[in-house]
Amino acid sequence: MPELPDLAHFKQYIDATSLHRHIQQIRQLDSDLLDGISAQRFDKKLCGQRFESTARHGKFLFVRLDSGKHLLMHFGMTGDLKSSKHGEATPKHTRCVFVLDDDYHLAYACQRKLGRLGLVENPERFVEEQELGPDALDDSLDQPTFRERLQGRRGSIKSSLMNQAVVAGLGNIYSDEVLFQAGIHPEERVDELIASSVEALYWCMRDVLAKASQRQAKVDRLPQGFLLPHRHEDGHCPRCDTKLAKVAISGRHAWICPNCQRKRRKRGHH
DNA sequence: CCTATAGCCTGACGGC
DNA sequence: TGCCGTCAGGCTATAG
Repeated sequence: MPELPDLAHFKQYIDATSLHRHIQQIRQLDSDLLDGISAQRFDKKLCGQRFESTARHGKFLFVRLDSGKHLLMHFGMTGDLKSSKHGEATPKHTRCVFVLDDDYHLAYACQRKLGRLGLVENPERFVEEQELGPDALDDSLDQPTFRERLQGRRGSIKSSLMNQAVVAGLGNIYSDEVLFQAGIHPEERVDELIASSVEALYWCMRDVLAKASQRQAKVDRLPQGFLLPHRHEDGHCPRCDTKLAKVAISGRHAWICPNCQRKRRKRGHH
C-alpha cells in the first residue's frame, strides 16, 4: 500500500487526529520495528512529548515533538495508521500504539514488519544520510532536475522510477501508473528515452501523485482513466479496453496496456 | 559508479 | 477443514 500518495494521506490523518496531544504512554510496541533505538529509550524519549507537526519526504514521515526531535515512521509494504477513541480494538497486526490525551489512540499496524519506527534529530540530515533523491512532489524537483537525475542510468525506466535515490516516493504501483499515463513501456532503457518522453514522464508523475494524494490514495476515488483500479488479472485498459498484461521486471510485476505502452527505440539504435 | 538478484518477514489466499 | 505453495504496493546487502 504505502507509496507517496498513501504517505500524504497518513500525514493528513495524523494532522487531523493526533496533533497537539501528549503521548501518555506507548503500548503493544514490537521492538523488531525499531531502527537504531532500544524500546526503553524510544519509550523514554516519546512519553510526555506532544506531536507538534508533520513532514514527509518520499515514503518517510517525520512527526516533530516539542523536544525538537522527530518520530520517524516508515510503512514498508503493509503499514497503516488507525486513530480511535476510548477502548476501541486496535487493528490486526498493531505494532505500536500511542496513547494520547483524552483517550485518543494512534495505532501503527504493519503485517509484514518491513516498516520502521525510530527517532531522528534532524530530518534533512536523515534524508542526506539515506541518500534519498528529492521528493517526487516537492517544488524543488523541476523538470530539468528530473532529467539530470536520470542522466547516466542504463537500466529500465521502471527501476529508476522506483529507485529512491533517484526520486523519492514512487513504488511498484505508482511507477506503473506514471508509465501508463506517459504511454511508456516499463522496460524501456533510460538512456534510450527520447527527450519528449522524459518530459512526459515528469508531468505525468506530478499529475498522478498530486491527484492520488488529493483523493487520499483511495482506489475507488481515483479519476477515470487511471490504470490502478484495473491492474489485476482480466483487467482492461481504461483508455482503449485492451486486456492488460503483466510483465516481470527486476523481481516484481508491472502491469501495462500492451497497446498504449509500446517499446520504442531512439533513432539510430536497434 | 551502475544494475540485477536473493533475502528479509509474516500472513492472506486459492487450489487440492 | 487443513495443508501447502504462491504471492505481496518495501528495502538492504551482495555479487557482477
